[in-house]
Amino acid sequence: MTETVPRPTLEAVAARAGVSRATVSRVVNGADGVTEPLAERVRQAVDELGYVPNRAARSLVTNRHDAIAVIVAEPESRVFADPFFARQLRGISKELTAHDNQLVLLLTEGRADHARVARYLAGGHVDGALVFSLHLDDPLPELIQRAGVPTVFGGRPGWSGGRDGVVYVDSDNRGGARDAVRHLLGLGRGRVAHITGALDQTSAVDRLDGFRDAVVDGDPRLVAEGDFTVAGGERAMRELLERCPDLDAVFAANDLTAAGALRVLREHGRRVPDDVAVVGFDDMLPFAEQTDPPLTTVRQDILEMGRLMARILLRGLDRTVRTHDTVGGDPAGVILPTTLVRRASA
Amino acid sequence: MTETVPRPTLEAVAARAGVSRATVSRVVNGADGVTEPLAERVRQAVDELGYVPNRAARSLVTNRHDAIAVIVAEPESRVFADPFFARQLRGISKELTAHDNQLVLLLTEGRADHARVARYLAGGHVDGALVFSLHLDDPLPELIQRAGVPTVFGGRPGWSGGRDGVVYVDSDNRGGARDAVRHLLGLGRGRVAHITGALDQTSAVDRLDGFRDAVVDGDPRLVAEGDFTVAGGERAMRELLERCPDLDAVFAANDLTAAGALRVLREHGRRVPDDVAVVGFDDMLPFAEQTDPPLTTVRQDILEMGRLMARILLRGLDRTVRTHDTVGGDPAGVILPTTLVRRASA
DNA sequence: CTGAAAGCGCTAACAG
DNA sequence: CTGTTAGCGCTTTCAG
Repeated sequence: MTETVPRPTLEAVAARAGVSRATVSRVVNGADGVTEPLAERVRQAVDELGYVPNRAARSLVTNRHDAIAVIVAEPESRVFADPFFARQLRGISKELTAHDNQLVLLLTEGRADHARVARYLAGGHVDGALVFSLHLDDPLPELIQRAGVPTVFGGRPGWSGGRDGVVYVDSDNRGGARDAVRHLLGLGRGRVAHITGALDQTSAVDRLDGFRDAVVDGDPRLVAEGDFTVAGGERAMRELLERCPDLDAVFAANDLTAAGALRVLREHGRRVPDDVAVVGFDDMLPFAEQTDPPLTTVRQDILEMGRLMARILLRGLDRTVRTHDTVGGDPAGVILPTTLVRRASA
Repeated sequence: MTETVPRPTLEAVAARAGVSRATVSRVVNGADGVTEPLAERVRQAVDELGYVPNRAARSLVTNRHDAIAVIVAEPESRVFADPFFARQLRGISKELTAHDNQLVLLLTEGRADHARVARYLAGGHVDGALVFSLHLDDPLPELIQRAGVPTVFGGRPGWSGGRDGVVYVDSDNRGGARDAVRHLLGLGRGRVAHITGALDQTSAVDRLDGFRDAVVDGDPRLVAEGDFTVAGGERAMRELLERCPDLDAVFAANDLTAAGALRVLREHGRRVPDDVAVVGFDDMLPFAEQTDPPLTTVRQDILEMGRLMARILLRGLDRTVRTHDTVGGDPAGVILPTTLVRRASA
């Protein structure tokens, strides 16, 4: 393999079709103003030669790259233990592919990489960026924002209280949490506890807020801090049981946490949902269906989140080109609805 | 943000440094043959202007893109439930970054995407490809191979019995399995069972082979088929216990499977390792440390695998440029060693 | 509606 | 050792 056969150029196609390069270019780019018979001849030549436009040459003149950077700023641990990120990525990939954009993946591990990313972005190698910033104190998002590249964030960035021009897509964590707790309340539960997620992430904070929306003036002892893991859920559940043996429901910040809670409840001989009702968050499949009992939980559409991030960014780019407006002019946050999925645990 | 300030060109740097474009180009590309004082002046100009080379322009003339495609052909399920892939990606990313190459991620979901990937590759937008083909019958690898793009595979591809020019990096699954089982044998266990992984993946097949290397002429009833999941491990363990109540050791195809086995053994009142010794595979952390008891397992260096894949590819590309040789000329498979990590379960 | 020509920013001979 | 020059393949005015 590989003696790298030189690929056909516009020139070649033009020659074959008996037209000029300009005409071929027009046809290839779907510009109108070419008579059908000619266009057809060109298309045929393209097919016969297997012509594929040279992106570099095109970029050079258009100053667009049709490439989007996806930046993941995580010390590995969470992002990847986490099937969510994968789904989101898939959603992003789908959308970018549909619009013929490349997905350039940038993984960072710490401050050392920040400079590199900033440089890369400033280098103008991509048309825009999609950024996952899971932690409240992550400095990267600010840097990126300053690099002047159109950007959409995944999840509400913690560092900007809705600052100008910060565009993000997120699930309705607060609303979902509220619904979950109200569901518990509607079941007649009067002592609803909450195990939080890692509170350095906005999603955890928002879910806690949602919990508080639903149980105003709740007993503060009914809230225990978790960290989105099974182990964290177990720990918190033990705490809660000790502090408030009379609790009759638990809203866990995610399904893993709920699974931990479930296990501890069983250990303590509490029956779910009879004695204690449990609701999770995420609807992480197949996991959520396989707990014992199957988990009632709040579903978020992760794939769609990714897709939407990409779509919003791409749309913003088009606008930029046409009107010299920026993505910043868009509505800041897009919040996707969640739905409560009832199973056996509550 | 964004009124897109035109970025400085070589020309600009040249003007500022009072030299020609060629000289700047030389300095920027680290070519030698520029006197130090001049070079220094150029570097300074570069800094002051914040010059970053325009990749498109460079590609156009060099016909290199400094971009590598990472192709993941998986229906999502496994790849991402799986922290491995993430680590490998990280390893790849590190290596590519170190050599200033872009990581272009291509996710595929089925036949529909194959054509797209093939077209993309044939389009010559990347210099090489890194491919994860986990299933024996995946047609994608062949397609890719045919696209004529230098490629390195992650994991032994099932479809090619060491066919010419197929370069891959893999862990020593067979050797690791053999070591694990020998360890069990060395502990004096005489009835060693094996729970396989999903046998449509070469890693599972290789581990099974390793098992058989160690226990020649073993009782076939001591092998049960799993699927790399906890649930699969539970199921298989139950089967084994029923078929061979006298077993005194289990080698599980991975840590998740081992965890499932552990749980079932406990259910059945078998003590680990006293009654039954258990060894896993992967050393998936922190998981493997947190089972009860902590798992003795075979460690593979996943990050290094990724890194090596990238390194081999990149090295091959250099060679291609210099000698018109291809990656295909390399030794076909690179196998990374595994190490047995002793914990409490065996 | 189509073609000719200029030029995007860079590298790589080739001269000097 | 440094500068001059000629494109790489494409889009895009501008004429015709």
